Amino acid sequence: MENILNVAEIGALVGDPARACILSALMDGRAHTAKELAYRARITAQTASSHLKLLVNANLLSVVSQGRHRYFRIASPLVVQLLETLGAVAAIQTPPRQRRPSRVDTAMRECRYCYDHLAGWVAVQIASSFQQRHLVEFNDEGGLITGAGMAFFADRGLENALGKRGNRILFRPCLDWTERRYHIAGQFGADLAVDLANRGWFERCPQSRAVIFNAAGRAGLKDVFDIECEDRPAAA
Amino acid sequence: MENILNVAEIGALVGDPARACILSALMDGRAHTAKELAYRARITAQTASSHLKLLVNANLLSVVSQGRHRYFRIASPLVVQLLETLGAVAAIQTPPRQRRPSRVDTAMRECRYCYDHLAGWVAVQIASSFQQRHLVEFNDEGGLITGAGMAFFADRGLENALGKRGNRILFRPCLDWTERRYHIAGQFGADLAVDLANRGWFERCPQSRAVIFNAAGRAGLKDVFDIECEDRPAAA
DNA sequence: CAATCACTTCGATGGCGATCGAAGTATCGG
DNA sequence: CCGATACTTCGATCGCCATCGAAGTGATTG
Repeated sequence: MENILNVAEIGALVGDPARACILSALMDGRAHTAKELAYRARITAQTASSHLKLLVNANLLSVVSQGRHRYFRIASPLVVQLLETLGAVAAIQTPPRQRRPSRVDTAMRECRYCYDHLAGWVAVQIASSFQQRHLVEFNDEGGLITGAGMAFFADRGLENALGKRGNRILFRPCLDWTERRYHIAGQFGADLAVDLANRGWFERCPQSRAVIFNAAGRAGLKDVFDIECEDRPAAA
Repeated sequence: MENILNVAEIGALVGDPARACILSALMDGRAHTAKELAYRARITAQTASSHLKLLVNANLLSVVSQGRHRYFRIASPLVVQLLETLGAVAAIQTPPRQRRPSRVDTAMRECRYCYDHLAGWVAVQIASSFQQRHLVEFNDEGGLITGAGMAFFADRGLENALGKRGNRILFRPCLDWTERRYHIAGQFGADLAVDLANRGWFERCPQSRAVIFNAAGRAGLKDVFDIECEDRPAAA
């Protein structure tokens, strides 16, 4: 049972707070420099360098050198899935928090990038709206786009996302650790996020995974996708 | 960003070799006593006790006391998914092994329990056979049973597994770390394993997750499900 | 070429946690 | 009751690793 040791090794890698912080920062889907990641994890550049070396050696991160910068990014979708699952387990394990959320926390809960797709309250609203209208079906095991959904999304300029696959379009539901409900992940989730971004409906916070929908975005969700999400309940 | 620390905590818990060994042993889906888990992890009862305390406190394991025994089991399907994903990441990260597999390794690769469903070569054969015959569809994002599959499985006494759900039957594909291909996990995978077990088609190894299909099982896979898996290629 | 910047390597330190022996607490069998 | 068993708690030890200062490499700028 050689494999157990490898499992433990991966666990230990994500088990250090500094490394977890680095990985979390990279979950915004962008590539970051070593210095920036050191700042995010509140450690010195030397320490970050050793951590990043370990993560790259374990194939959790990939790196490209550009001049005197080295840009790190998450190496594979499997790593994204691992971090998502870890977050879900950690959220379940944590008793519901009574702490007053900070401003950035509030934005993060509202909407954020989860590597390549959107997460947070808005993403959950989108998913449940699609589900209620039988455009998609999903439970905690998987999800797919229905026939009605295919027509609906094709009408709205997403035929590229739909057409480039041979089989039925399945997607992965991702348990949101802030909402404890599912949103749409996987390839379709990524395509959807790209589409909404191309429409200019939201802005990304520069140093954060948080995303802020602007007025056009709010209106667009209503007009194009018939999703109403103005009545955000106050954070508990 | 409180959540990062919780993620790191979970990672650190599965990051210790002894604890990873305990969790792996519990992935057979059964409940085990503290002493047995200590033996599996090659540590003393005292050390195991402290590890188990941590795992229970973190809600990764649940425990029931029965007389002077305490039976531990995995607390939630989310933990199963976490360990599966960790195994997949660890398998990708590991270069293909040239090590000669031991006897128990060979049995494990052939077929084993992955908590509540079957994994290993046989499980991959079953899944790909179903997929080829368009009884199920799946990719790395999700899976579902087709209309033809519904009829097929209902004909073979699996209507209980099929009937008890309202919506379409989606299942979770699980990347097999020995075969690096997908097999059927989730609720349907569990139902399928129960069905094959009830038919008496395989025996479970007493101290292992390994499963050995007997002659009736081999024949049954052929006769009932039209799955041919005699020609197991020699292990590399 | 000199200065600066991004990053790495080296070396030393310090702390945390995994481990086990010994002792303590429950439970079962007779 | 007594001994045996399953398990826990306590305490001490020991090794590993995260951290950072200092120094080194390589790239960019002026």
